[in-house]
Amino acid sequence: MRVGSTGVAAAPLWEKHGIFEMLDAKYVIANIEKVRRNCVDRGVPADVLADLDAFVELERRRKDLLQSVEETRRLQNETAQATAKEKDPAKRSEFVEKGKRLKESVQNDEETLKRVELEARARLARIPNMTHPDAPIGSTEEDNRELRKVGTPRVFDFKPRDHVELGVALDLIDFEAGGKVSGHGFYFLKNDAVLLDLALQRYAINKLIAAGFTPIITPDLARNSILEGIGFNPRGPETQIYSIENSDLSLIGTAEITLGGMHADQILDESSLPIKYVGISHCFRTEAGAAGRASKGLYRVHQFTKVEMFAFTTVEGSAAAHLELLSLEESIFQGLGLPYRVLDICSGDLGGPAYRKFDLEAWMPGRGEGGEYGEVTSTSDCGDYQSRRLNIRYRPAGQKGTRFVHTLNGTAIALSRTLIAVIENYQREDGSIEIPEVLRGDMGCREVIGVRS
RNA sequence: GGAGAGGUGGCUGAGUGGUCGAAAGCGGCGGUUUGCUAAACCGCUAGGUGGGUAAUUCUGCCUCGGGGGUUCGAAUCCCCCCCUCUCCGCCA
Repeated sequence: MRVGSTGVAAAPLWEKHGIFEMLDAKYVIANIEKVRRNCVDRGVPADVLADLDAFVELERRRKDLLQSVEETRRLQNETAQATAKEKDPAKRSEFVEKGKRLKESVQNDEETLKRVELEARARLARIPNMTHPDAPIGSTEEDNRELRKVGTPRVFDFKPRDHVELGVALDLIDFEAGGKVSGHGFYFLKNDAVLLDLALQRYAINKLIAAGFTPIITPDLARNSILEGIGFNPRGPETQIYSIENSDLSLIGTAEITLGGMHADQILDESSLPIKYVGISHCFRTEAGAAGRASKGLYRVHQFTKVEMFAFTTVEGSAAAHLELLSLEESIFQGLGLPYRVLDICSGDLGGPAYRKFDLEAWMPGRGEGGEYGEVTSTSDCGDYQSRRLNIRYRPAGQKGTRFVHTLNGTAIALSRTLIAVIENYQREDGSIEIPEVLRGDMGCREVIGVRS
């Protein structure tokens, strides 16, 4: 099916890949070549690719070992039970001796099994999700497919300023103080920027509550095990995550982490699905390796506030939910009157957990020479990749057993970047900023953020 | 931060070394009875993972907050961690 401007044909995972097997060890082994090709498409590090064959071999060994260990355990159980029933002391001590011998005989195998298991799992955990068949294959930004443009970038009859210039002039943003107090990449919002920030949050939240989402304010810190389950690497040289010294906590990079973690280790009722949350949190990113790249202003910062959507769905429900998240994002930016384009993100840019990802890029007049689109939202269908790691299942009605839920996330409003778009698109020649109509109610019914004297 | 008490199946809750993956109750599902509903009665009712079978089914292993240990044998004893509750202190 083709992607068109009227919508996206998102074939459900279970039709393409066979139901729960995706990135289950069994799936990987049965489809090793497919997985290998996908890893190449996704541009995984060379060692992950090289480890695929090692993984298959480890799994084979694990199975052999497991079988023999289980057989010995069976004998041990049998012996222990026989001991319990035996009243004659002499016979009883015979059983005890037998039990001792069995116990010693498996020790080696059990240790080896544990080691093999850990090695296999470590390799499996680094394999990225499979990729939606309609997602473009490629590795650079140019390989992302533009699905549509909505709204027309405004033509200015004066030279538009960027948000840094505007924000400083109106005393809305203080980068200097941010640098002094917290370092480069931090900032203070002041005056009407604070109200604008809050108004944008209210705007997004209201809209999503109306769409059936449950509002949540999440913790800004999470356990590393939750980070890992969602697919983030809390430690390591290229990590984007700040970790808290002497603890297993990290500052979250997005509420996706905490919202997704909320139902870890649970079996949900099918009737409760889809669960749709809209969460507010602060987001912290080290931006390691991003030095010098679009580092000016609010675009790439170490801390920002984000209103985030998160959904838990049935296997069959995720494709439609993904489109719903995308359409809500679009509706939010249409409501703000901001021109944007929609991108179908290419395989190499999907990261680990996403099966498919759409980005919204809003028009930012102050960006580059004469304006550019800049990423403001992103929505991912992660299939069962996260739920498998976090152990989130549901019980399908009328069937026995459980299945992994599907998880999806999407930005409603990332405050820093949306502020850029609002400030730059709504600027007037005198340096004042018109307030988007939908925000005026929360801004004292004013129409303009004025020039300060 | 200090002191204490706990974490058992969908829920309540028994179980302090062996026929316990686990009493009982509630809830849920199925059935009998009934003009209908209710009541009563009977039965079923944790998850994961592996093996045999065409299949109803049969069967192994793991799991009583998590991890480690003692033991022939652990829900039960020991150690570490997490979480919850009560009291004290501190605090927005």
